Amino acid sequence: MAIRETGGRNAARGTRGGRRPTLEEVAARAGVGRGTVSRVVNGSPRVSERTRAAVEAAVAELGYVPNRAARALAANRTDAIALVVPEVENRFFAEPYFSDILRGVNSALDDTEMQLLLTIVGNDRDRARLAHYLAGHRVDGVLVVSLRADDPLPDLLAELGIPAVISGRRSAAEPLPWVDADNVSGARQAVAHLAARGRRRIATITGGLDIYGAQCRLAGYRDGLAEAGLVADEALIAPADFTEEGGRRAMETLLGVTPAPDAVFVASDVMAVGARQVLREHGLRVPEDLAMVGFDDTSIARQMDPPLTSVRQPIEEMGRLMAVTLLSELARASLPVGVPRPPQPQLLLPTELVARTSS
Amino acid sequence: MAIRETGGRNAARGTRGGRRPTLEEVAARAGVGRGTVSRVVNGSPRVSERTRAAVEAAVAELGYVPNRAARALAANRTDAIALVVPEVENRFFAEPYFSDILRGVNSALDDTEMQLLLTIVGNDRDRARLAHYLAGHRVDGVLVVSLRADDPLPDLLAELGIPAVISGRRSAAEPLPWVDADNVSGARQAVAHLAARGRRRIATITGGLDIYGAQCRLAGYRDGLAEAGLVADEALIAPADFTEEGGRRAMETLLGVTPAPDAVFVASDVMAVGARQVLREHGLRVPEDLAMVGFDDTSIARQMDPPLTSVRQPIEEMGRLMAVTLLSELARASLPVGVPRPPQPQLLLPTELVARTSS
DNA sequence: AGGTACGGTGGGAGCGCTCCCACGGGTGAT
DNA sequence: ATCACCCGTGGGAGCGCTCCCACCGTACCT
Repeated sequence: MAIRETGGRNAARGTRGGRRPTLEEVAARAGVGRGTVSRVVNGSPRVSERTRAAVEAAVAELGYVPNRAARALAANRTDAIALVVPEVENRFFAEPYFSDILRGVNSALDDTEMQLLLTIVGNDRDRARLAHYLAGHRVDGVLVVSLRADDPLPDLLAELGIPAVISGRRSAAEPLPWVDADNVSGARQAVAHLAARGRRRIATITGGLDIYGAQCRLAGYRDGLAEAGLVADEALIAPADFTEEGGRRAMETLLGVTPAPDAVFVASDVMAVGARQVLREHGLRVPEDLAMVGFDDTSIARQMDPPLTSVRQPIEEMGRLMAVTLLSELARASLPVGVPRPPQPQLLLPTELVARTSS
Repeated sequence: MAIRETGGRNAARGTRGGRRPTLEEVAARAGVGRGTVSRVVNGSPRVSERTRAAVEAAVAELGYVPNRAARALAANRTDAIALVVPEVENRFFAEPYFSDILRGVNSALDDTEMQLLLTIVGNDRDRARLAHYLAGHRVDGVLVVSLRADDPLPDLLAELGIPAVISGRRSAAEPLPWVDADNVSGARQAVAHLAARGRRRIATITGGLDIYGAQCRLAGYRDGLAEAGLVADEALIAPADFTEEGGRRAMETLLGVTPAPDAVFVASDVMAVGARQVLREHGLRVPEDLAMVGFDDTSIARQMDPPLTSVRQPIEEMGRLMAVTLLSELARASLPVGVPRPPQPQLLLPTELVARTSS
């Protein structure tokens, strides 16, 4: 009686498109051991030049691509990082913000085997899923975009020992590694620009002051006034909340102040849209009656009538640097213990005023 | 002589945050075998209610989360899909398009263990990386956003046996499973709307006619004219290329036509921006002198002055359906051979006119 | 009573890799 | 010449899971 031909598991699994070569097969082809192939593939220096060449040839001939799952299982790492994006009310912050960050992160990851996972956190259910996700150690590290000051995420990450880098500080004493735009300088530039054009009653519409970035922009506004030798009038500071509607209300308030402002520095383009509408409703011309400068330099700024002068942040660069920073944190984490740790990487990036016709 | 205590590999690897429980440990805790725990975790029906409860209790007590890498290795699947986004010149198409698709895809994946991988393909280098990526079978399936007709990607996918779903057809006879907006109907609605407002000389600015969606919008324009009982004047059809600059040039052309058009259906909001600028330069009022309708209903439409009437596509829903379709394709692919295959899922989604003051 | 069927279960084998130990041969010091 | 050392290398063990086969008991047939 013949032994039944089972075909093995691979045949049963119906692997379409042909079987992929394994390390072992590459090793056989190159006439070396598994360990050696592994060393070559992972760029270890402990391989002779001759052997390396032979292995590389075999890899190329066979079209070998390492099996990520096997590697992850054996090495106890995932080669993946997560980008956590809070989905605030009005979609992602200013819309291009998100895609710019993404482009930056991707460009930094391009030369890596590192895989990016996108996690959009809208509601509590999403948060729970994220926690579960992290608990499963499905990523080696985390990038967090615009973290709220009261967010419990950092505690969770610390507990799980997962390295993280955030964009934007939560306070002046941010303990996590961060990358941030120089909001103070940006606001200062905006005010300096307005003052240089002869404006003397420069108002501001602020973002939600529970957000550190908004505080910085306000601080920069004050600095700018001081540097221009202008007196600060607290009545010219209208607090809002980064929304278009908030911008509307704040502008209405400012129009009631006497003497009237002749310029306004709005802490975000979105709020500037609301403010602009109010001015139009009141028959006020921009920039003749009131000069305007926004912040963020979103595509909205270019679309406005007149096009809005705005402070540009290097968002793509921020994304890139976040990723680079996380990568080096990860490399550090796998270093032997006892190696002296450098201080937390904290990067403050320059902002730039983009002058248009609104000022 | 005492045997040296090595501490094992785990200790050496410095697993921060404590070790995670394995299937085996859950099995021991629940007093069952490994196989049974696996069945419970994977929702197999072949488990008694009593046993299931016991296992679930053990899972909860231990906080067990399956190791994704181990699962992927053993089961020869990744539980991941890729979203391939071509990065066309002007960032991502219309910017919100991308994030809306993403939201939709994510919402469909929320109830799944499926992981989303983002692949932005800009240059040839990115393409090569994507090919290498797919060759490594690092995803179970692929979602492709706005595929060009001459893209070699589908061939590669077919060769590798990787299921795919695309957004937008490449031609009337798209062989791949697709999800698309009803461009014909949208354009027809736009024209009907203009006709209903008394416009009689309705022009159109088309997108690049090598793109099937642009062809559909033009076809819908013709249908709309016919249905309104208007004669089609070929001079009123100005071909462009979905860019702002193209919109400008096309509008210039149309302004030279006699008798002059009294309305224009622009096949994208981006082109409408260009067209609008030309009208302003010529001192023409919208909608008094010329009514305008755009397509895509991007945020640009709302920002325009006057706000642009535009045809909305259910982009988020398209993303959701793409993901759902791919998921069911994947489920089908793992079915035993010989099961009759239903026809390719092809979903045409309704479009909707959003009336604003430009028409 | 004996047989058959089947739902439920346990556990061996194996997925493809990394890690590490052991080993061989060359080199330089003694 | 002898020894110690180190570089380069091979291959065993094991990562945590899925798949499958064998097995057990119970229920239902004849």
